[in-house]
Amino acid sequence: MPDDSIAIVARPRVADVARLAGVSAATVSRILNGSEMFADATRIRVQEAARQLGFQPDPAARSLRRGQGDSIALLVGDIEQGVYAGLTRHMQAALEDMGLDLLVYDLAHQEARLRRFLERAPARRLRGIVLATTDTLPEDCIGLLRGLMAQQVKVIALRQRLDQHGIASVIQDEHSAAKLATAALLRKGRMPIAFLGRISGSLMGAERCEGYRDALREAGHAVDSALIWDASYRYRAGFTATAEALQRGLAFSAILAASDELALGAIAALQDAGRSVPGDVAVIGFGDADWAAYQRPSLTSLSEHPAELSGIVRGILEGKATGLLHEVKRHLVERQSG
Amino acid sequence: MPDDSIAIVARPRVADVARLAGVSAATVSRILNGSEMFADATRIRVQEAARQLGFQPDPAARSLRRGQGDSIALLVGDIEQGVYAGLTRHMQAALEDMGLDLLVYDLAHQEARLRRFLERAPARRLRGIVLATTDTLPEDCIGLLRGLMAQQVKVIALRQRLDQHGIASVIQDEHSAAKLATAALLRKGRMPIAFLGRISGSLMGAERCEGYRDALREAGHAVDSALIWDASYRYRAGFTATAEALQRGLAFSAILAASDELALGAIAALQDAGRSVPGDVAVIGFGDADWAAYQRPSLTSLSEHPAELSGIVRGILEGKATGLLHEVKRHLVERQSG
DNA sequence: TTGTAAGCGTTATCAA
DNA sequence: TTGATAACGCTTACAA
Repeated sequence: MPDDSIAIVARPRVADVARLAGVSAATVSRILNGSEMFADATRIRVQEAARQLGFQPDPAARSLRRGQGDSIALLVGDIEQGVYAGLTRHMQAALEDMGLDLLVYDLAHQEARLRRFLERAPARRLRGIVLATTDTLPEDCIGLLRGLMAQQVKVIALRQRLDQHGIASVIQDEHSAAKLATAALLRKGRMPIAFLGRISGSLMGAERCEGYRDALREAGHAVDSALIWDASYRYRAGFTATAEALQRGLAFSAILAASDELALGAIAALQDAGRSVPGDVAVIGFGDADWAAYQRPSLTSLSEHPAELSGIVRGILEGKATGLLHEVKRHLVERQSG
Repeated sequence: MPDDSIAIVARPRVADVARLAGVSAATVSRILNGSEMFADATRIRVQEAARQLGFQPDPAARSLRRGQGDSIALLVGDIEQGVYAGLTRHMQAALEDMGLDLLVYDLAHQEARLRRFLERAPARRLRGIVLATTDTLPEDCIGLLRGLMAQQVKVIALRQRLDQHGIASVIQDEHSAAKLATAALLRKGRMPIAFLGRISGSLMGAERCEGYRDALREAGHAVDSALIWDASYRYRAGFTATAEALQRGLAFSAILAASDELALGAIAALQDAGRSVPGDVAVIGFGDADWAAYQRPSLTSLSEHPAELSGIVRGILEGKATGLLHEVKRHLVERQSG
């Protein structure tokens, strides 16, 4: 029979370690924080005592005294979108390496949630804030971010350019990626090509749309505004926009969708209407979701680089990466759909 | 030209509020923490002063003094699985209502990551830990969890039964859900039916498999172990297991998959082999992923209840829900695939 | 190279 | 009903 009683064991403090090692608390603190100027004998005695007691410094006490904590807040546009979930995973791994905690905050694409977070943020002694959303920010939120920077909080924008506001930004090259995909479709003789994605309310979306337009123009084609469908992120939006276009009798032989979710919705609408993919209509998405390869037809998509983005964020937090703007290149992952 | 200078404004402390209201710091603290026994005039003066200064208590100082913080850690099996992302979103909403912070920790299905977290957890002054994974836990981790409970940390298991260890558990009825789905397939004349899912290493998987077996037995069918495919969670596993089964020439007219991801992989393998879904083979998944309705064929799946689960967790944290085991019912969401 | 003591901001105890 | 004071655990000036 297992022993079900649990002793409440008081956690060791610096004082306990100090007593065991026969030194003062100050010495323990200094040695455990990596101070070099100590006799080897002392250092070893302290480290051994800490190990033996299983001492772990109390983060609350430490951050109260130091005036700064050990956590980074990651604000994501929508944790249920694969892109943000992947980013969360990679950011967590990168920060863990640095000994930092990750506080994930799901914005659910709501301005009110961002504002709420930013209002409560100053009290939290955050080391940094990584804002990962493509939604355009209201002025007051940018002001709050700058206010936090003034309190020594490192602010980094991910997937959105805020460098014009003095905020370090890490982005992927949406414009050239969209151009790349559009050109690939044109090379395969696809025309007309529709653009499906969020344009208003997302700087990134607008950039993608611009890449699409530029590719068409450079190939000598006119841009037909009836083939530019402004839709939000999720499956339903892709489905609805495509279904409506079909109902209106619009002609197109390819769709460039601004996310894999939108692309999936679009493909469903096409198939429901009896159009084959990629036979009648080719479809390309953005984000290279992990399910893209297991769709039938499998989904051609523009690559996403969460590991690289996280690495750059890490560099900025460590003070190694300089400069306000960092860009990662996307490439085309070709599969069946386009 | 906008003013780019940022003033470093010191955040107000209780002392500042006290000075402005003409009372002591202790009074401010008590009133702001909801103490009733004060003259209305004082209360109003203090609240007004706090509002005016935009006072927000420092969580580090507070948790140092109180011995307990305001955050809950949510440990998820894999943040990139839709089920856990959805759970994260709902948990965050529920905890926010309670004024608690959410610390998300992605286990990536690795025991080492869980152990690492649990070892560092005691120092963090967590209010609670919600462990959301179906992976079976090693003994030492359960010991660590019980040790945390002894330190007044509320521990709640989600999607896994740990009530036999005295840990409050919130689960969905996997056994009857699997039985329900299997019975539905049988009613439609589907036989033989294969089971695809993680069995070893997941108590939940084993329960689902048992539900499948029971449904077959109750209908008077023998259980063919060659049709039980032990595979992990992701798309690839579903694809591979199904492709191998087809290659071996196994006969089956339906697959009950333990997750929507596995189901998608299975459908891809079936279609690649020229089998139609649901014509030749019906497929049912678990989790009712948001993309399930936008697949073609759209995916029949067993419902998932993140909002209800989060609500129960909230109840437990608030001390309203009693009992060690809480169960939410799943139902069958019927679509094209099965 | 090491120790003493002060202080981070809050809340709880005790006294009035 | 309110105030003074100590204490939470740690780090860092200042002293030695």
